[in-house]
This record gives sequence, C-alpha cells and structure tokens, in this order.
Amino acid sequence: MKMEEMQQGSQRQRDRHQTEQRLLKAASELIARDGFQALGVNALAKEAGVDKVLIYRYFGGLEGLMEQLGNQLELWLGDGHKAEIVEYPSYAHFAEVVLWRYAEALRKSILLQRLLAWELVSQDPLIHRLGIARSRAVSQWFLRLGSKTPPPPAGVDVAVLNALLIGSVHHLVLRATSSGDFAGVDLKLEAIWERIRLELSEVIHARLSPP
Amino acid sequence: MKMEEMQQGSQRQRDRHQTEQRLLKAASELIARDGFQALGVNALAKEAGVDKVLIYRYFGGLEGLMEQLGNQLELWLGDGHKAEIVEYPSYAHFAEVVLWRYAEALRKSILLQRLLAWELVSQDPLIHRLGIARSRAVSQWFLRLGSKTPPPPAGVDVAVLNALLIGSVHHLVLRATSSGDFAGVDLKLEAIWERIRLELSEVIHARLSPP
DNA sequence: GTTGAGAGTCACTTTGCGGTGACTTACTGG
DNA sequence: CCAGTAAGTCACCGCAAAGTGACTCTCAAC
Repeated sequence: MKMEEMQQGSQRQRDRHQTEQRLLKAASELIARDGFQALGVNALAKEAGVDKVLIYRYFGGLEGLMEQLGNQLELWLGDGHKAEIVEYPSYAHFAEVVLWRYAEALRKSILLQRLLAWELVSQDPLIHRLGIARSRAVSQWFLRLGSKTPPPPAGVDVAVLNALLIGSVHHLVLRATSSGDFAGVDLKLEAIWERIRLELSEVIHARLSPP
Repeated sequence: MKMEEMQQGSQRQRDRHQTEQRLLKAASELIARDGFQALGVNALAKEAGVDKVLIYRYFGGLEGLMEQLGNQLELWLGDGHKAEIVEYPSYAHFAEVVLWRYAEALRKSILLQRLLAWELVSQDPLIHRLGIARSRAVSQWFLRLGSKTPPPPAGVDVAVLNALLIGSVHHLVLRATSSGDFAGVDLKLEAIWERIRLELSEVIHARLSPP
C-alpha cells in the first residue's frame, strides 16, 4: 500500500510540499477574492484548510509566504510572456500592440490588480519590495517585446507619454474591478473596452507617428 | 463671567459643537497622514484628544462621522471652485486648462487622494457612496467651468478620451504620494510635472484640435 | 437652592487578531 | 523493533480593537 493512497482520517496527509502549495494557492485566492486587507494568518489558514501554525513553520510567517508568492510574479502576468517577438513597422505600432497586450493581461490577472491597488495605500515595506519586483518584471517584458523595433521619433517625451498611457490603463482596469465605472464611462461593458483600445491607438499614433 | 472663558481644568470645555469640529478635523488629519486603514474609534479619539464615546453620541459611530465629513467634500477640492468661468477659444484649450487645474488641486489635497486610493481597495458601501458623491462634485465642477466652451470636434470619442486623461492624472498623482515613481519616471521632481503638463497638452491638442 | 439635562470620564465586556508551547500521530533510518 | 524526526492538532497567551453602562461634573431653568 503506497503512502499517497492511505488517508488515515484522524490526521491530515502529512505532505509538507502539498501543504505549502495549498497555502500559496489559498493566499492567491484570498487576495484575489477579498484583497490584501483580508490576508491574515487566521483567514489564510481557514481558506487553506490547514492549521495556522504551519504558516510559521514553513514560511516563517506571512511575510515569508508573501515573498515566496512574489517570486512567482511573472507568472501573474499570465501567458503574456509567451508572446513572440515580432518586427514592427514603427515605434507607434509597437507601442500600440504592446500596451494593449499589457492591458488585456492586467485585466485577466486580478491578483496583479490587487497588488497594484494595494501599492497605492500600503506603507508596508514588503509591499513596496513586491512593487519593485513587479515593476522590473513588467519593464523587462516590455523590453523583450520591443527588442526589434524602430526608435521613437525625436522631440517627443516618450518616457512621460509612456507613463501617461500606462497610468491610464492601470487606472481604468483598477476602477473596472472596484467600482465598475469611471468618469461616466461604464467599464463593465466589453464594447467600452473596444472603444478604449481604439482611442488609445489614436492617441499613440497622433503623438508618435511622424507627421 | 462668560461660559466660553472659563476653563475648569478638571473636565473638558463642555462645548459640543467644538468637540464635533475637533473630531471632524482629527479625522481629516488622520486620514491624510496615515490613510483610511488607520481610521478607528480609538485612534481617532486619541488624535482629537477626546473620549471615544462621544463619537457614538454625536455621530452614531464612525460611519455617521464619515458621512458628515463627506458632506464637506467639495471643500476638499480646495479653492478650485472659486475659479472664474472664462470663454475658451476651443474645446482643446478648455480641456487642457481644466484638466491641469484638476491635477493641481488633486496634488494638493492629500485627503482626496486617500479617498481615491481607498475606493480602489475597499468594498465598504460607505466608501462607495462617498465615491459617488465625489464623482458628482467633480463632474459638476467640470461642467460649470465648461459652460461657455465650444463643442468638441466630431468623430472623436470624447468620453473615452476624457476617461483616459483623467485616469492617467489620477494614477500619476496617486503614485507620486505612495511610491514616488511610476514607469521609470521620478514623480517627486517638480520638473517632471512640468513635462507631464506639456505632454498632456500635446496629447489633447493632437486629438482635439481640428486638423 | 434644587433639579434635570447634557458634556465629559472611566471601567468594563466582548471579540478577533497574531503568535506560541505542548501535545499526538505517523513515517523512517538504523 | 525502536527511537528520532517531522507533520499536524489543540489550547492557550497577550493585545488591541469596537462598543457600552454607569458614573461625575457643570450649567441653566425654575
């Protein structure tokens, strides 16, 4: 009789690795469902169906668990990193495609959204570190996708324009899952997101296409 | 001897109105300094130098106090509502000026920033209601300032463009006070904000000025 | 003066949190 | 077969939170 098959019933299954994975998964789900505010040892242990003492034994506390969760950060972006690198006819085309890829990945990853939102309110140094890791992962993703692209036109403040564009995407996505609307626009409708995509494209080409 | 002048020392000053104002002011300062997470009856009472039972007696609890604080919401926007209504040569000029006014008012009002950020993470219906009141106040402010302005050019998705622009302003201001940087841009520098203003202006005119 | 109402004070209960010590159970290496 | 180690369970501690009851003090109306 193999060990994996027996289930004594009186106690849990005695598999450290599986318990760790349970905890990490439960943490993800808890954050995605209720946000970082709800992440406590008691709630997490209950969500995972595991005793809370194991959080301390295996991870040294919530901080350690979060740190380990953060290591899977690039995984939070979903399959976006599988995107192939193509050659774009212009920087504007590149920006348009990559920005929209990012927007779609962000919309799908509630976990990443929760982290972005929490970065705006928390002063916890751990969250700050997670934010730095997130930022680095994202910009590397951008860099990789843009490795074969023409340079942007001169005379345009590309850094600031990028910040504006990414900022608007962040804010709209975050408002979509929090209140569902923003500035009179109903972000729950899929048709609106198509209009957002179009308008982003217009803005990018209006600013970045050579006149 | 007037009642207002005596100060017995053994007990507080026996002035209900002043105590209420103390509490409201303390709540503002507490939120501005430490955020909504730090807003509890104990912390608030300590900040105001007042017994916490008075929060329940005078406001019926934190919710009531917050509600009353929310009524002063348009006051949070600072002296922005004192701005005179002028006639703009074009919709683009109007958008440029008003958007930047809003950005500057928002940068100055940490209280409003805290509310905006908290709306993104909280599921509290009270915060949701506050957000609706805030949104209404802001859009009325926009409407008032734009009462004498030419219509926007046809063929442009003005609603979505506005959401994008306001969203980017929101996000950059919020990141400025939380982490201080965004997308590789150092939001602590005043020079950067000048570049942001310029780039916003460029985007607005590129999209809204008739070609 | 007396008294009643309202402002302020204090002690208390309850509840949920993070965190820990001591225990039981099961597997493993010798 | 036995002993040690590791997984899991349980009860508990200290603490800070929200909220409440009962008290004192002060003034004003009569």
